[in-house]
Amino acid sequence: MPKHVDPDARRQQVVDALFRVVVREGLHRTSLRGVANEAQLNIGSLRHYFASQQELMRFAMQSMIDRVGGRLLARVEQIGDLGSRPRPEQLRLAAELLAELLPLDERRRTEVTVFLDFNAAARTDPAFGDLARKVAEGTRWLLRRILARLDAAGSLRPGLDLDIEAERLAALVDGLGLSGVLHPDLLPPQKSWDVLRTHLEGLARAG
Amino acid sequence: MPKHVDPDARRQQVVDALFRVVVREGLHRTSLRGVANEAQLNIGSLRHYFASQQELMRFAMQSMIDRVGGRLLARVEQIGDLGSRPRPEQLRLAAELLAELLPLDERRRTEVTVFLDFNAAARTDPAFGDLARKVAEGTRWLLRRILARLDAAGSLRPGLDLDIEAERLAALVDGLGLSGVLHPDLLPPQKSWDVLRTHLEGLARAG
DNA sequence: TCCTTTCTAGCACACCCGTGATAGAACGGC
DNA sequence: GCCGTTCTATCACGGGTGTGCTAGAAAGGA
Repeated sequence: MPKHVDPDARRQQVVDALFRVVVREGLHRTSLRGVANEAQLNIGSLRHYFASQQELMRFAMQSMIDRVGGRLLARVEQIGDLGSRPRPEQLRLAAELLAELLPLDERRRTEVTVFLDFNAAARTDPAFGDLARKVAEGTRWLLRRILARLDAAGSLRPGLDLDIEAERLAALVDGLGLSGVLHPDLLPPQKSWDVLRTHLEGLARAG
Repeated sequence: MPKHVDPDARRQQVVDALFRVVVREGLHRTSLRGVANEAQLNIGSLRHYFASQQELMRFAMQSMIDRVGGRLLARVEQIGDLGSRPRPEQLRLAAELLAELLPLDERRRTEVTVFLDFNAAARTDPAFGDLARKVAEGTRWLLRRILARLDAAGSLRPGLDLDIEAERLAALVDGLGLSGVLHPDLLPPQKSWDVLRTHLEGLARAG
C-alpha cells in the first residue's frame, strides 16, 4: 500500500508523457514545462521526482531501453531451441524478433521515433553518450547471436562472414526504422516487413 | 566584379560556418548568434543576407542537397554506359557511387552528419518537410535507376524484385550512414565499405 | 493530537533566443 | 564633390528555458 502515490508509477507516468511530447514535437523542443503539462502535473511536482532535466532525460532513455530490451529478451526466451524447428519457422521467428525494432505499429513507431531522437542527441550531448553506445553494442550482440544460432542450425548459406552480416543486418534494421519513421508513406509497414523477409531469405541456405 | 563583397560567396561562407556548428554542437543548439560568431560576422551582417532563421536553415539544407546531388549526378555522367564494362567494374563503380552517401572521409562525414540532423528535424518541423521528402524520393529514384541499369546489363541475379531491392539498398545506406556517424568506432569506414560491397555482390549474378 | 516526511504549487532569477528598428560606415556611379 | 545603395554594427523587446528557493497542503506514524 503506497503512502499516497507510488513514486515509481509517477515516474513512469512522467516518462510516458515525455515520450508523447517527443513524438509530437521532437526532442529538441521537449521542455520540462511541456512534459509537466502533458503529464497534468505542476512543474514543481515534476521536479520533486526528477532533480534536473538531465536526470529526467537519462531516466527516460534508460526506461525505453529496458522496455525494448525486455521485449527482445522475452522473445529470445520464447523461441528457445532454434535448431529443433523447421527452417521456414526459424526464419519467421528471427524476422519477428527483428521486427520488434521496426515501426510496424503504433507502439513500435513510438519507440523507434523516440529512440532515433535520443540517439541523434547523443552525438553531441555527452549526457546520453554512454547509453547510446551500450544500445549500439547490445544490438550488435543480439544480431550476432541470432545469426550464430541460425548458422549453428545449418540454416545459413555457407561462406558468410558473420561479422559483416551482423553489421549489414544492423544497418538494414536501422535504415528501415529511420525511413519508416520519417517517410511512412514511402515505406509503409508491409513493405518494411517484406524487405526484412527478403533480406533474411537471402541469408538462408538455398532450398 | 563585385561591388564590395560577393553576396553568393558570403552566403556560402555563412552556410559553411553553419555546417561546422551543426557538426560540432548539433542542429538543435545551432543559433543565429552561434553561426554568426563561427563565420566571424556580426549577427546584424548575417541578417542582412538571410532575412530570418528559417530562411538560413532552408538555404543551408538546399545547399547541401545541391552539393551531394551534384556529385552524384557527376558520377552518373562519368560512368556512362554501364553495359560496356566488365561486371566487376560495374559493381565497383556502383559501390563507389553509393559510397558517396557514406561517411568514409571528413567531407562525407560532415555531409552525412548534417543531413541526418536536418532530416530528424524535418520530422517535426514543417519548414524542412518538403526538402526531406524530395531527398528521400530522389535517393530512391537514384537507387532504382542504378539497379535497373545493372539489371539491363544482365549483372543482377534473376528473380529479384527491384522495387524491394531498391528499398533494401536505401535502408542499408541510411543505416550505414547513421551508425558510421554515431558510432565511428563500432563501424569504421573500411567496415562500412566492406558491408556495402558484400551487399552488392549478393545482388550480382553468381560467377 | 502533534510532528515528520512526502508532495504540490508557485515565484523569481539569470540566461539565451529570434527579431524589429535604427544608425552609421563603406562603397560605386555621377 | 555628392547621393543612393549596400553593408556592418548595436540596442531593446518579448518570450521561453532550467533551476534555486520557499511556502503550504496532504498523509501517516507516535
